[in-house]
Amino acid sequence: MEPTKNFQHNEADRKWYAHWNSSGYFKSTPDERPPYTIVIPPPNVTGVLHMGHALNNTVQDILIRRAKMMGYNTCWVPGTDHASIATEAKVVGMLRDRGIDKKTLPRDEFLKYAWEWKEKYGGIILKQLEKLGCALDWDRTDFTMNDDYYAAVIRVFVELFEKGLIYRGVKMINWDPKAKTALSDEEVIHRQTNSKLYYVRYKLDTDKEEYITIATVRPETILGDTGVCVHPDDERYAHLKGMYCFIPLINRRVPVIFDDYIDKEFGTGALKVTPAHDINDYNLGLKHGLPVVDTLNDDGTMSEAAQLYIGQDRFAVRKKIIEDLKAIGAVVKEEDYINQVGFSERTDVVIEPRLSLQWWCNMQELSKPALDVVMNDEVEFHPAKFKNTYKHWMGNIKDWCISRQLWWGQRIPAYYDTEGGFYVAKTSEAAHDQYEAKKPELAAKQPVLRQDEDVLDTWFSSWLWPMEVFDWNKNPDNKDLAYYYPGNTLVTAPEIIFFWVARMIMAGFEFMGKKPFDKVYFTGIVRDKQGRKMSKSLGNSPDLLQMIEDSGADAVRFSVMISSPAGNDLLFDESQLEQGRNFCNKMWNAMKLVKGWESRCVDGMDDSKVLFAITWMEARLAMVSLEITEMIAEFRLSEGLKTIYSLIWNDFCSWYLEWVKPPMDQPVSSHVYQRTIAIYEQLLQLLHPYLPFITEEIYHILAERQPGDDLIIRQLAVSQTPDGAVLKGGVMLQELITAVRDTRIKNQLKPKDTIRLWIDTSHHSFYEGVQDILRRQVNAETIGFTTEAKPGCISLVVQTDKLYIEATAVTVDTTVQKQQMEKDIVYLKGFIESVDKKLKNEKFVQNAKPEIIENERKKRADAEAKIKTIEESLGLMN
RNA sequence: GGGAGCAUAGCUCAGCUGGUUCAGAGCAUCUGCCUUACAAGCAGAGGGUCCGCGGUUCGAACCCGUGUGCUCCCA
Repeated sequence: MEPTKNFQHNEADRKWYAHWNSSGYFKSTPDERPPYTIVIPPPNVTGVLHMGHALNNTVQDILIRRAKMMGYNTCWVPGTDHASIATEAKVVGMLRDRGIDKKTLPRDEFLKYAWEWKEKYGGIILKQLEKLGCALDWDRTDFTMNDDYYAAVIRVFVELFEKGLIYRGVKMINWDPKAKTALSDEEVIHRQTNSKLYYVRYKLDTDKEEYITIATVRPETILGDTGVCVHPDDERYAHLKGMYCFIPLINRRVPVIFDDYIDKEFGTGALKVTPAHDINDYNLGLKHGLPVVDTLNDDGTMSEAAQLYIGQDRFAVRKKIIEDLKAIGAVVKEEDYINQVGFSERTDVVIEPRLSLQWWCNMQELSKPALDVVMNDEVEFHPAKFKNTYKHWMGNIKDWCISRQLWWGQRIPAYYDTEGGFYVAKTSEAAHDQYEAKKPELAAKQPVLRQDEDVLDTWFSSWLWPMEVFDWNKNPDNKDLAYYYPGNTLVTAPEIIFFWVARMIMAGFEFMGKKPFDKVYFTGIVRDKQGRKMSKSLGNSPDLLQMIEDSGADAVRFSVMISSPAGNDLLFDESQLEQGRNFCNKMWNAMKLVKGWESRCVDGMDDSKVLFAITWMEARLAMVSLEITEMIAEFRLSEGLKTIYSLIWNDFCSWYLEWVKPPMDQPVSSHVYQRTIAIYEQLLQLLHPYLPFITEEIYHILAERQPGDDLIIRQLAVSQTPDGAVLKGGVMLQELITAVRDTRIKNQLKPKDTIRLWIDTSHHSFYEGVQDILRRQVNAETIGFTTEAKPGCISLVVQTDKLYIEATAVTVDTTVQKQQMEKDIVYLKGFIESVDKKLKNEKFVQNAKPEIIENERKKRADAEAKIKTIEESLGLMN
C-alpha cells in the first residue's frame, strides 16, 4: 500500500489509542518489576480540558511512557475531584433551568440531582484526556465522593478530632456571598482594585459642634461601627481620651479608643472600628471590649442589625450611604485610592470578612514533618526554587477553615444534642453512644441527634488522594498500596502548592507515616503570546479539542512541550503547532524514503562507501540517548524534545539519509537497509514518550510486527558508549561539505554544475572512508589528493586541510575567497595574541589548573597551524 | 509592607563548577533552489553594549555590591 503524501493524524490517533487500551498496556498490577507511580492531579468533575491540563498531562504521559520503556511497572491513576463549590453551583443552575429552587428541596433530594448531574456531565474531562494520548490505567479511575473515598474522609476527620487537631470555633472567616459559604485563606485571591477613600466625620458627644473624621473604602460598614480608634501618641486626638462619638445616620454612641495599632499617617489617623467585618477591627474590638454588630446577611445584603437599607446589596448600599451622608454634610472629601481586595477563587465575587462559627484544622503539628522532608530533599521539588515559597508558607501556617456551607461534599460527622453539646463520630449511632455515656438520662429521650449541616472543603478530601486511590481506608494492608505508594513523581502547577501539595505531604505522614511521593515537578503557567495568563474570562485560550482535531495530538503535545522549561511559564504560540505538524511530516517523509528502498534491496552488495555514515549515525544515537536519559531524569523535558527533534531532523534526515541514499533507481544494500531501519526504530523509541501516535504508526509501517510488538512497550536498549573518533569524523565531514557548498554559492556555481575536488591533507585514511559521501554531497565529479597547489582553482581551508575546487563550468573569481581568508587570518592572529597574553601572565600560569594551561597552548598551536595553511593557500592564489 | 525570581539575537530560551574558537539553539529574517522522501521542503548566510554602573579575580554572561525595569507569591 502506498503511504499517503503526509501524515494523517486523525485515523492514527484513534486507531493507536484504542489498540493500546485494548491490549492492556495502560493497566498495571503489582509484579516483580519496580513500580513507577503517578497519581493524576484530579481535575474538577465540572471541568473541560484546557491548555493547562494539556501541559500538565502531557508531562505526566511523557514520564509514564518513558518509564514504561525503561522496564518499570508504570501506573498512572486517573480520577476527578467533586469540586464542592463549582459542582453545587452547576447543579443549582441546572435546577433553576428546570424551574426548581434549591431552597425548596430537602438535602437528600438535592444530592440525588447532584449525582444525576455528575453521572451525566462529570468526567467529560477524562474522556478528553484520551484524545491527548494519556496512558492512564482507566480501571483505577477514582472520584473523591465515591463511597469508599467518602468513608476515608470521615475517618480522617474523626481521627484528627480525637487527636485534638480539629476543633469548632468562632473566628473571622472569608465569606463568599455568592456561594454562601466560608472559604479558606487559600481560596481568596487578592487583587489591586481602584476604590474610593471616603472621609466621613462623626460628631463627638460634647456640647460643641466637634467632629472626628475617619477614612474608609467601605462606607456601608459604618452601620456596624462600634468604636473609633486613634494612636495614643497622636497629639491631634489627645484631648479625646474617654470621649464618645455618634455613628452618623443611626446615631449609635461609641467610644473613642486608643491603640498603637493605628497608622498615624494613613487617612486622618482615626480608624472606624467594625469588629464584625474586618479581622484587625475584630482583634481591636476584643482588646477594648467593643460589641460586635453583624450588618450583613449571608448573601451580601444588609441585615436587620444594620438598621438601614435592610435587604439591599452591599455595593448598592455603598453608593446610597454616601449620598445620604453627603445629604447630612458628613462627607468631608473623597479621593481615588488603590487597595487590595479579596475575591473568591471560585465565584470571583468580593469576599466579606465575617465572624463565623466554623470547623478548623490546626496545622502546626501536621506541618512539621512536611516542612522537614522538603527542606532536606527527601521530597524533591523541581525546580528547587519552590522550596522557598513552601518554607515561607509552612513556617507561617494558619489554621485551616475546613467547613463549607454546602451540601455537595462529605458531610461533617458532628452530631448535636439539644443541650448544645456535640459528638464527633463516624456514624450517628456511634455519636449517640457517646451522648449516652455522657448524659444517659437525656439520651434515652433523644434517640436521634442532629447532624451538622455543613460539608468539608474539597481539599480536605483530595489531600488523601495518593493513598486513597489505592484503597487505604478500607484495606490498609493491601498489595497495591504497599507496591505503588509512595508515588514517584507528582506533576502539578505551582498555584496549588499550598492547596494541595503541602497538604498531601502532611496527610501522607500523618496517616501513612510516609511521604506520598518522591518528587514534585512544577510546570509553568500557560500564557498567550503577549504573556497574559490564559483564562476563560479573557477568551485567549484556544479550543484544545479543536486543535487536536485539526493538527493532531502529537502536534499539540509538541507545541506545549517545545517551549516549556521546568517551572517557567509557557508562552503558547500557534506557530509552535505548525512546527510540530511539520516535524510529523518530516518523519513521515523520511519513512517514505526508507520504505521505498525495501523493494530495491540486494544482498551482499559492497557497502563500504557508506559504512562511515552508519557508524557515525549509530554513535550519534548512542550519544544522544545518554543525553536524553540525563535530561528526563532532571525534568529538562523541553530540552529533551529539542534534542531529539534536532537528532531526527538534522542528523538523521539532513545528514545520514543523504549520505546513505542510493542514486535514483539504484539498488540498495540490504545490510544498509536493515541498519537504517534499526536506527529509525531507535529514533522513534526516543521520541515516543513525546509524540506517541506518529511514532507508533511509523514503527508499524517500517516493518511487519508480530502481535504484541508495539513501540509503546518496546524496551530501550542499554546505551552504548559512543565512539568519540567517529563523532569527530562526522563533524569534520559536515564541515567539509558545508564549506565546499558555501564556496560554490559564493562563486555563483549552480547546484548542477559539477566540480573536481582536490585535497591536500595528512589524514588520508579518514578521507578514504568518507570520500564517496563527500563527492556526492558537494556534487563533485571526482575527488583527488594533491600535495601542491592547483593553479586556477578556488582554494579553501577546512581545519588544517587545504581544498581546491576546479570548476569546469565557470571561470572563477577568487576575490571573495581572498577577502575571507585575510579576515580569518586577522581574526586568528588576534586570537593568538589574546592567548599569548594569558600565557605570558605569570599569575595565570601559577593559578590556573594545568589542564587549562595545556588547553591554551593547544589553542595557540591549532590557530598557528591554521594560519600557516591559510597563508599558503593565499600565497598560491596570487 | 514581607519574600522569591527574572533581564543573553527580532521572539522564546540554553549556557551546569568562572577558563575549549564561548557568545549558542529553535523560531523568525535574507539569498539561491520545484535537486524523484519532504516547498509543511532543500542548501547557504546575516544577526548581540550578555540591562546600566562599580567591585572581586591572572581571567566574569557566570561571583559580590548597587541602580533600573519586569514577573510571581504572601499579608
